[in-house]
Amino acid sequence: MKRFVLEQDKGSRRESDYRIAYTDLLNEQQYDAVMHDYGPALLIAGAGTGKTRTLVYRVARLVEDGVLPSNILLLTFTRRAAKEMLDKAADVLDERCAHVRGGTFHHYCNQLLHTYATHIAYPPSFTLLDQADAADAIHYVRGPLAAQVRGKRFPQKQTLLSIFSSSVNRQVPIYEVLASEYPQFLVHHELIEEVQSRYSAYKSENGVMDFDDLLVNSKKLLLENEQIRRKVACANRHVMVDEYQDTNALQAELADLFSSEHGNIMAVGDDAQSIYAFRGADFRNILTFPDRFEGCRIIRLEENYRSVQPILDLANTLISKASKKFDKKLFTRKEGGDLPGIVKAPCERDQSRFVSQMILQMREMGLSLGDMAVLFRNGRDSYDLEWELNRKNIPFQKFGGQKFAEAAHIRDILAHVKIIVNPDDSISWNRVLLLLEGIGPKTAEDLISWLRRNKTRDFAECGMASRSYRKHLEQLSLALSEIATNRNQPGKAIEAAAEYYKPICAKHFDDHPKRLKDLEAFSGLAASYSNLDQLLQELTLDPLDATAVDTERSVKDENPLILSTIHSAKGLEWDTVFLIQCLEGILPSGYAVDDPDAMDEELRLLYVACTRARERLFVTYPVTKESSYGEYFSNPSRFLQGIPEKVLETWLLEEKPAIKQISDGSLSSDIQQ
DNA sequence: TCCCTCCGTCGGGCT
DNA sequence: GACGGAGGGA
Repeated sequence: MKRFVLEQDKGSRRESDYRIAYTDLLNEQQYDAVMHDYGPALLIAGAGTGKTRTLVYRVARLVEDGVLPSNILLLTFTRRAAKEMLDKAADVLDERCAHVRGGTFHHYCNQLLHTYATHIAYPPSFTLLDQADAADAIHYVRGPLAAQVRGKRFPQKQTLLSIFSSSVNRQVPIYEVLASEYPQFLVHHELIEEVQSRYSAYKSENGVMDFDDLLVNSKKLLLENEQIRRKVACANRHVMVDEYQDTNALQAELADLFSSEHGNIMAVGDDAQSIYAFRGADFRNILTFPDRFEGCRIIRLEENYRSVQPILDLANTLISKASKKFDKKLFTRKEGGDLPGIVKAPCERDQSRFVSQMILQMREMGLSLGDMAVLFRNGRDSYDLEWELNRKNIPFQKFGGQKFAEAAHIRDILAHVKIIVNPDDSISWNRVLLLLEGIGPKTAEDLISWLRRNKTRDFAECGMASRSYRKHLEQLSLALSEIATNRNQPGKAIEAAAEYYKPICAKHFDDHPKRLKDLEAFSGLAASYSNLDQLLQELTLDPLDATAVDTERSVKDENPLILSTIHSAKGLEWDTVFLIQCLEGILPSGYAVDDPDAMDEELRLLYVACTRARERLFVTYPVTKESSYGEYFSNPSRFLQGIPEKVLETWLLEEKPAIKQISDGSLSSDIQQ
């Protein structure tokens, strides 16, 4: 075979030929990155240095230069991030940019595998397991093995999943994961490996994949099928990987494969903002990127355009405490700005009162709720505040924490849908059958193996005619066929499932009125998808945040306040940021204290949180905490100690007297929330 | 075999 | 607060 390499007709292009005036809009380094053409490049972009802007203009520039949008691949950390960037690119240039392919590694791999599923011995209709589904499947195969263990603890389903995931994403054997992260389970390493191989067997027998399989199988597909690799890689003339510091070894290999024909890969990220080690990411990946590619160009963005200097001073102070040093100092030409405040509240209630009252005050001053955010380490750290915001009628949307599809009633409905899309999915069958009165684990198992043997989803002839649950099975069959006939009208399908599920829901949950409302919202939402398969895939890869599906959104025309975990706030920014629950044991997490690397990551989390703020930053913590044992004293995060007052200003909360004595002796109460 | 209750243990961030 | 294992009655 002969190959002819086509030259690019660039070079002759002059600045004035472009529709966009890149030189006026970008600083020197940003411009360099935007104009970078061929070969590998690494863009190190500190917090707020215009990384998104650079990517947006690079997409526009490539399109202006005649690269087909479908030949550009933009891998980002969330689907939302990709969509925002491509929309902006469409704004600055034209609609063509909206056709650039963008999404997460998992999305792209999912599409790839659905196209080429048969090459890895999967049906093209394979379904995805989200974290909870995967845990359920592990639970199922774990049972008989865990029973062999007497006395000593055997890891639980969720822990097993983390162990497997860690092994896959870091590309190290189970034994090593156990030795470094779960030494207490080292004694069981053979059994644990056995669980893993049974779990893998379960997945291929049932035609399902978990998140990690999407990556693993894509790698396998591309490595074992040279023709497919070439076809895929040829289509990726330019690959850009955002948040590269949070990719793991497997994702890095995939990125290399995706760009393996043209070799035009641009990695973008910031080692100081790496916060996904728990998912196998290693910030050293980004630092060694140039070593993997000869002639790699390195471009650094250092000037911050986001935050006022006092906020950057705090961020710089914090990151300098890391045990592994980052050669990084953020600076800005933005003038002025208030000192970030540290607010010590007597208890969590008072912390919530402070945050909500401050928010109301700022709203009265004309600031928009949508320009403020409250950040926290764990999804549950905002419960108390959410309660207070509801009480004060402050609309908010929460990112992170419980997802819509994780709620038990939604998972029940989804299980019915899953067995329509993939009749081999035993876990979903199990879930569906256990809902029926009179059916327990044993009966469900018998029924499922009967279904498998007879390759059907109809129970009419299963020989249960005399059993008490016969009636229930008949109703289930009816409901399933109703869902199946509406496979291409997900709205109707979900409605049918919900209709069938209503009495079950009422029996299982005390709070069924609220849950029934969720089901209504769900069918409305499902109507926007073209079929059930698509609905399931999108819902798994892009889980909806629980508050996004709130049926009773009160104020329509006002952007809500944002509550978010720090992890979910990655890449976003607001005028005002509150960072709550900055407590020892929470940030840093109690699990991290014995591990210097993990502690550094906690510190980077704090760094990420602080650098989200443009104008105002409040760090708050309560001095007492409630738990099941009662009230106890809590300590502020060790990261906040010893920071000079000129960098982080202390705020004191004072109670306004609730009742004032008026001269005539009558009482007037000053309403305090 | 199902289903309820009790009790000890563990607990997180995301696709 | 949720899960998993154990024990009891139906």
